[in-house]
Amino acid sequence: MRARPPAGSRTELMNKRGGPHPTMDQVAEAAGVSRATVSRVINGAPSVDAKIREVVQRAIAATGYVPNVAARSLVTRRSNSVALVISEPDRPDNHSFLNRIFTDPYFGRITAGATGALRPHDIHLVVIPTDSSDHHQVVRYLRQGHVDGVLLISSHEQDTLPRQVVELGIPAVVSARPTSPIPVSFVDVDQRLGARLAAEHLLERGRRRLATISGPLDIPSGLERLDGFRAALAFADVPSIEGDFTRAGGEAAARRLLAEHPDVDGLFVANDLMAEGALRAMQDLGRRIPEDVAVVGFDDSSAALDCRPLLTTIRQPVEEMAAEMAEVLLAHIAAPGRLPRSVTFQPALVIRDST
Amino acid sequence: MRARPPAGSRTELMNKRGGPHPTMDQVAEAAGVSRATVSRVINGAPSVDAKIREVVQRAIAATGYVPNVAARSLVTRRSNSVALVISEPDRPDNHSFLNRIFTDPYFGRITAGATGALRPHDIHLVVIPTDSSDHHQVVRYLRQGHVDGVLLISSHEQDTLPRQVVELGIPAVVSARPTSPIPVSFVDVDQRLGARLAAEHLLERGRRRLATISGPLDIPSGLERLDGFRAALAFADVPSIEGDFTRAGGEAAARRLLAEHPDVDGLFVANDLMAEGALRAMQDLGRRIPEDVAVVGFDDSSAALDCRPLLTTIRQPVEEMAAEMAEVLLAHIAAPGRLPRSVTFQPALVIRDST
DNA sequence: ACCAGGCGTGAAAGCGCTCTTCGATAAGCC
DNA sequence: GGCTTATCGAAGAGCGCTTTCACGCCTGGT
Repeated sequence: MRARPPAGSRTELMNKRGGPHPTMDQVAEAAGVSRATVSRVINGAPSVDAKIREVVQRAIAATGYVPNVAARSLVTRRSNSVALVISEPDRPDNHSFLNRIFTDPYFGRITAGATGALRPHDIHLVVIPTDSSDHHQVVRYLRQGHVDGVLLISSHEQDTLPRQVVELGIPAVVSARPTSPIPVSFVDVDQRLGARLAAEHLLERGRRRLATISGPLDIPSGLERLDGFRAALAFADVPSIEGDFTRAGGEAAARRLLAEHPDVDGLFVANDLMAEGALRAMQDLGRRIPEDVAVVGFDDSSAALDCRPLLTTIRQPVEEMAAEMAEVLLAHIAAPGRLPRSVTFQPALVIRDST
Repeated sequence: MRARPPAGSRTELMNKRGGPHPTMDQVAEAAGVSRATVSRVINGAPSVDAKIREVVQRAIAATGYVPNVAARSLVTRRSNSVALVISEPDRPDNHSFLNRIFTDPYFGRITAGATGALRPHDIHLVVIPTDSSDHHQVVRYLRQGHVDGVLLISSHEQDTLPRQVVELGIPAVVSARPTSPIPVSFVDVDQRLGARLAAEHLLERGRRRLATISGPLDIPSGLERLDGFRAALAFADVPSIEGDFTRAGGEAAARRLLAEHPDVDGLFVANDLMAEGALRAMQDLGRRIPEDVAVVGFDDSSAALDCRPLLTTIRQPVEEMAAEMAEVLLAHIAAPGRLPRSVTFQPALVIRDST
């Protein structure tokens, strides 16, 4: 940008023929064909003579040619990468939301699932964490054409990002049903069903004094799990405490809960991480799990296996869901006109030792 | 690629003036200046008259112009993104190395640290997990000019990727001292010192029958921590078991260790995740921590706080290290000629309840 | 008043690629 | 055998941007 070296310096030397960045012209020359023919070979056009193709491929190997993606993108309008935008709500303690995001196994599973699905298509993931303070940066990034599409994760209720992204007209898939109806594809798990499975399981275990530690109620999944749990209990008066989906939050919530309702014998915790904390708190307070209190989590993340006793939980196939998001996104990219679709996964009860 | 729509179709319509993707020419026209001037305003060239600058900025806002990155990259040879390549060794159970990578808090911390450091520079991260089976894909990706530089993480001992990347001539920073001397910058923590701190602390606590669960010995950090621990004990005959840096691995290793050496009273575990598993196994086997066995971990990751008792550990400032890697990388990108440098961080003992 | 020297601006040349168009050559038909 | 009809390669026009180069204008010294 600044202080450009005079002509004849490094850059120019390197880029002349024979340098480390041969161009298509040089390949064409080496092969004795035109640039267009080289392009056709590279892009697998069927109408190239087999012998010529062979010659060109040899020339590519000999020169060590690699296409320049910027030049290609300029004309194809494709970047072969997609953004994974992780939109977190602002929290008072938000000084390190980066840390929170990247430390939560949920996001890890999302990343793994998406990467796995995209990899065979040779499409790469640009990870973009954001809170509402820099939505405009994200939007600018997307508008610049860096990516062909967007996987948008974890919007809290008032998150304006999904709408903004949709309005950009860039292909996008959201990780949950948007709270207000916007025309966008999404992949979700049936949160209410999951909560109901938890409730029914606890009842089946003979528990009658149920309670729940919910997720943040400004996050749809938090709200829906709570709502589903209550609905399954016919909206009986179930004690509930709002948590924040973190381990420490679950621990604190459990302490409060037991202080207010010491006789609880069945607990549904809206994610595994909080359940792990809750388990710990309850054990510290002398409760035996599951004898005194039966506990059901949600996610079936690795955290469920880190608990003692092993955590009964509601399985959510996060990796698969992320992979599905990626597939749907690819479909949208391939056929820009297509209407939004939604895919809903069914959760399943996984019984372990905490109930 | 195939079945191109006839001229006059969507794409053409959208790209004509007034469409959602105004070009610099349209801004120039709207502002009544030349394209060059618009470019200068956008890139903050100092030599533009204040009034003109103002007019241009208004025109940019009015048209909703956003530069096309592909076009810009084509001429600047800059992409404003860097790759975070996570190179994992092949393991027999490697069917889901993606999962392993993205579930390990270590990688999360790396990502958080790097993202945080890059963000103010408006540089984005492309996350590329790889095992040795697709090194060539990674190399191809890098050669295509997608990124300006590479952050390379977690190479096992025989990993050829660092050398390959260096030979590409693309700016790179590696996460640990390369096992064979190659001219590349790296950021590391003083592993041996960390292990020594652990050893000394255990001795100070009066423990004399020490043992260790090491990391994989084909990973430098695994080897160095073991070596440092032994060195601190003057190479006395310390029982050691090789682990795999996972929670389950730590658990298994601890069981074996106690079976062979039931009288161990001080244990150094080469990372927190394994320590968490080991703690659990030992407690299952009736050992009280720290009364019967004192345990020291390594990393000071979130796992250390998930243990009961809270884990004494060796703090490694992973986020800071990743941020430093990013900074060094940026320096290399800004000044391609500069010689490699290395930065070594000092670990610190964090005393909690397990010793 | 005249010219040298700057400074600010515009014109234009590419960056490396894709893809259409067009021409050449080979093959098929009456 | 002369014509039309496929087939395939070459030429060239951009994609949207940055940057050089040159020019016009204003200022100031003589």
